[in-house]
Amino acid sequence: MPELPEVETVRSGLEKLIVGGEIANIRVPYPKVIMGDAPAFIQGTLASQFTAIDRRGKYLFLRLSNQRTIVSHLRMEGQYSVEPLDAPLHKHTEIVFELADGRALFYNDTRRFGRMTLAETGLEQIAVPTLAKLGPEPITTDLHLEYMIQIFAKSKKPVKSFLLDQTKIAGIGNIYADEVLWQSKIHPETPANELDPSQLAILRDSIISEIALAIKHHGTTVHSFSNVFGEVGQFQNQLEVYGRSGLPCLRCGTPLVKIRVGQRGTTFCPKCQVR
DNA sequence: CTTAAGCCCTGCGGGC
DNA sequence: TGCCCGCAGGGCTTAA
Repeated sequence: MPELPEVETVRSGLEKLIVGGEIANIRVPYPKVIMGDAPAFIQGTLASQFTAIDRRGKYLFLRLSNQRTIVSHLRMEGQYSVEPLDAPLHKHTEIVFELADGRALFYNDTRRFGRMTLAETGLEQIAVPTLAKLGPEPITTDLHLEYMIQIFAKSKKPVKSFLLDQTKIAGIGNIYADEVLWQSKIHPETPANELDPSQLAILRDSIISEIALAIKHHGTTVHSFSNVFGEVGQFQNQLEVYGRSGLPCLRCGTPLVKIRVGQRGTTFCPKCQVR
């Protein structure tokens, strides 16, 4: 499931492969992938070139030479692949951007949850209002401790759910939320406003370093995630709690426990992570 | 304003 | 072998 590190991995792959490519034709085997008017999307992208690929939180921005931007969210299992023009569609290929150089950019999505839409570059938040509400990126220069102290104090939500709220911090999903709470020795059901500044400092450091480390390892492959080159990530080998329910805690040996917090599967160590 | 629940989708694994 | 059911989950929508 693509979280920020996986989306960043896709971003850098697309940057290497398709920037400079010109969209000669578009096929849309699954029109629902396009939010809004599909014909307008096609008309607004045809004959333009990809000029850059950016990212904000879990959103991708495919910049076009006509001052428009394709805003793409992979949700659970969306992936891009670059194929020869005559390559057969995958079982779940939803849109094909045929390039003038004889290649094609496929967007494939097993669960069909992902969506894309066309926006005016610089005005993406009009097409996707959520973008205007996204919290800071989990990097040292954007995610300040003072900010965390301020926002955590205002919520009684379980800290696990709080971390998944993209309006508070952008880019964290279920896997990395469990990982950083384990690293910080914080129980996932602890109300956000019960964490003291020293705990928030530890949590902040953990979030920032974990996300950076996962990007360095090209993300986590749990189900189908792969980058544009069809390569899987490496970070799943370094996960310390996610998917390890029943296995011994890597710190204390206590079997890890899986519970549900805010409708989400949550794995933690009942001994290390105390409320 | 907040938080909670339902929904979208498909593949997979468990139970029988 | 095969069918059915429940689970997985990000974010949007609707409800409380």
